[in-house]
Amino acid sequence: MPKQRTTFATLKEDERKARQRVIVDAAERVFGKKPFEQVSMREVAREAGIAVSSIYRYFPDQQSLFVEAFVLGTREIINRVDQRIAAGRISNLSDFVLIYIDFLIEHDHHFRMMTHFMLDGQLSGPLLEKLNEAARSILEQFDKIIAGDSKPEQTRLHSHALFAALNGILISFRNYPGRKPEEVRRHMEKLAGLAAHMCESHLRSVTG
Amino acid sequence: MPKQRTTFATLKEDERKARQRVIVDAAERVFGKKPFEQVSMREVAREAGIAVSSIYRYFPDQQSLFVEAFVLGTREIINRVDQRIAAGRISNLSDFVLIYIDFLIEHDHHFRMMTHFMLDGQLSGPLLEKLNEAARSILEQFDKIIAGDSKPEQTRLHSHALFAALNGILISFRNYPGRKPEEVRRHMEKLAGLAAHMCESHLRSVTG
DNA sequence: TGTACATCAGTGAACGCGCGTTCACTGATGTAC
DNA sequence: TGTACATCAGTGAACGCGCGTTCACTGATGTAC
Repeated sequence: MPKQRTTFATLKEDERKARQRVIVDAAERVFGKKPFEQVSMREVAREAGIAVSSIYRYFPDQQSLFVEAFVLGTREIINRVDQRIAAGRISNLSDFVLIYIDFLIEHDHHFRMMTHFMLDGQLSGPLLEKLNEAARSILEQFDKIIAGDSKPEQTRLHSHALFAALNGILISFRNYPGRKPEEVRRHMEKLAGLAAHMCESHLRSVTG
Repeated sequence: MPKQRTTFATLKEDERKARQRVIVDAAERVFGKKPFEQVSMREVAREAGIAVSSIYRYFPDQQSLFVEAFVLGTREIINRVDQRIAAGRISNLSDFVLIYIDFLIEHDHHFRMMTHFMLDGQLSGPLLEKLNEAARSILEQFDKIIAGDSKPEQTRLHSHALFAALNGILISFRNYPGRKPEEVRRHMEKLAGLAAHMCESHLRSVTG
């Protein structure tokens, strides 16, 4: 009965995926509590309610687990933003930029992971490929948003610039001395708004 | 002879400073070889030609040493840029921005330290104060450059935006997949130029 | 000038810790006949 | 239906390593009388 066998096999495979997912979710929860560079396999295991060695049944090493968490998180951001775009809640660059900033302030650990992987640069081939694909899909979303306002040959450059500017804002002012979190957020939003505005008006001057 | 005593004392103090400096310089040299987060006290000691325990005669702990290295490095950047400004080699925002980018590409370890300290945020009081002062002096240089073109109340916001944008460019594209270092540099310079241009034209439109 | 004492830079060896990862094993479930 | 075997998720304990930091000590130099 080859047919049943494959059904069984896929069921098993699904279970395996589900268990992987449990581990990744646990990791994500721990990331919420402390800087992710300080999160150990033991803590993830404790949070997931399993033994440390069990994690290694599902991930070859720590880096793979963390990259997987990052990739899933990225996918989720992109989906959420896409939903808002589809719902017509994002009509211009400023809206988009605010959502990007707010999301990454809210999911701070995700931003930390992003900058960490951007800085790192000593990842093995397959993991690097996964990360690059995640980066590509973020940039594509920027492209899509900007494409409306610009000539095609201007799109990419401007989306790169905006992407970089937003990341820079998030990193440069996150520990703005003597400011409360709410003030920091407002400052970041203001700077992001300025960046979006500059980008838009520059595109207009170039395109039209 | 209290006078001679103080001379002696200051001489001793100077020697102490000089020895501190030897250690910091050694650290800086090691930073050139590998990501600074991976640099250990043992390596710094080896590079300086002394015992590990000797370092602790001059710095209470690793963080203090690293912060000192960062602060000195920052001071050097600022001085160099100031010199170029004084020599009339920087006449507009685009010039300035290129120098900033190039310097930090060249001194990659310094940029890494900067982002690391920006992300970290769990430093003890006095160290934090040192870092904040360094950050402040960088931002003041941005202010000075921008102040020429803008109304005073616009200066700070724009220098923050530009500072953030440049940092973001440096972090977001440093590992641009499949590009050679020279191509990465050109891309960064292009983006930085775009940022400077946007900033200038926006200032002009606001200032009138 | 000589002697006893204080200071302090410098040191090698050790401490203690936490980490990522591996290993040998258990026990439950599924399979073959 | 019962029995022998294979598979594999899950585990606790251990391995090995590198790290920041401390400690007890040495030896050179300066100081007091």
